[in-house]
Amino acid sequence: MSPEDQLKVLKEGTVEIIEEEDLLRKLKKGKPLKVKAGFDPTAPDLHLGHAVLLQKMKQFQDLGHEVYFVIGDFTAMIGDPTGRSEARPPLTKEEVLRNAETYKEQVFKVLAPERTRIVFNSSWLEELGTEGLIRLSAKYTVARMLEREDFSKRFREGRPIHIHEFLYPLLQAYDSVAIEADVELGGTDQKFNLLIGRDIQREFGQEPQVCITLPLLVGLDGVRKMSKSYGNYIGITEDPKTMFGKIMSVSDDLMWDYFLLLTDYTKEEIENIKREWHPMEAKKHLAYLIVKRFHSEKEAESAREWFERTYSKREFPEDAPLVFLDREEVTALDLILSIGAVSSKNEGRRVIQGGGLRVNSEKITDPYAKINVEGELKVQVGKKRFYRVRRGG
RNA sequence: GGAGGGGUGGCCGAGCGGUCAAAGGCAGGGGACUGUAAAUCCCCCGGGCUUACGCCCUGCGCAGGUUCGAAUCCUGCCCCCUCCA
Repeated sequence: MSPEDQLKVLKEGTVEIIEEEDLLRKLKKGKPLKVKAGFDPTAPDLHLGHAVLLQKMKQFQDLGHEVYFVIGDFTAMIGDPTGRSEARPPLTKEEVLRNAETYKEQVFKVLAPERTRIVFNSSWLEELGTEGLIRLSAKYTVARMLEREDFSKRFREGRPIHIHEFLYPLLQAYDSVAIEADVELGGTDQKFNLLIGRDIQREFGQEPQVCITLPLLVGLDGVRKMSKSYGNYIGITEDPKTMFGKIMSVSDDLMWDYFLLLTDYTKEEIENIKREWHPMEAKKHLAYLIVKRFHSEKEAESAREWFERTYSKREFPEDAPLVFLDREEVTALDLILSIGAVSSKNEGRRVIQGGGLRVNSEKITDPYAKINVEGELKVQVGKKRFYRVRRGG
């Protein structure tokens, strides 16, 4: 593909490319570019927010470029202050390594293994040492650091900025030096860090990388960016049903962002769907596409069927967990307590009295109603929890 | 080194001697409605026990004290933050 065409493809879905001419020039060299993206192993799961980045990385790969998946095991001990008003507590080395390990398994759901390098930034940052760190720090100024919105804001407001927070962008920039990155990808919140990479590379006599920012995916709460630490995420290794269900809980307004960032549809196509489809059908389609991508077409189909059966038709799922009880008669309260649907009698009472219990599709609101354990009881607690209960040890 | 501000439930945040298990918001759970686990509305929401009335435990940084009674006052300690140097 011609450099111009490549650029066109790569530009799709980005927020900003700094500088576009640089990228074109690099592409014209005809050599595979080194494309870098950093990931903090602060929690063990990659999620759909990461997928936005991974997708773009995949695009580069498909065009013959080489992708560096940088696991920030060293920098994670600092914690990027981006978007947080407070400095994060540093992770221990063990935690970081454990989390990093699980990344490896997940990355290849999207990326092509033969064109992917998974690297740990500790491998060069540890060697840097105190002296190297000081030399690196000497290449940047406080004034320039304060250009960063988050820092300047805190500075203005007299809130603390820890010295090590300044180190984070520098070290991330040094990652680019270490791998001689041609391109670095990141969310829009990473723009500042990415740009420092350019400056530092120049300082080290390298050609500055091109910085490409991508939109941030808003999480399930509909407000904040999808993030492990906010707990508003959909993990890319979550099972098909959960994934499908979680996507269905994305609000109608927000789902269009998901379409744009996580499917191959163009803006125009999405506009059409918006106009012509029923929102629920559109959302099911979205869920289907995403599950298909991270699992398989088959699993996506069965997740969809499962969803329709249980939530649209309100059928009892045949594969609900089977629980055995060794009594022939129990109270409703004991029933849900002993199958582990609730963790205390108080909670059980609340659920039952609130109308959240159905046994063989019959609503039971009296916690002390007697229930015969005969045959297979279909027990539903709330909307999402299902159990099949039989007698036995 | 000096001066000041603060530590409250999963989170944010009010309360500043009793009516405080502690306003309000978020998150969470349940229900109704529906087009979905969207939106909207209603209920619950420290924990345990109680088929009800209700009871017990833990609790407002930690440890003591004053008081019939303390998240609220006093003392000491720990931690965090700001300003001046």
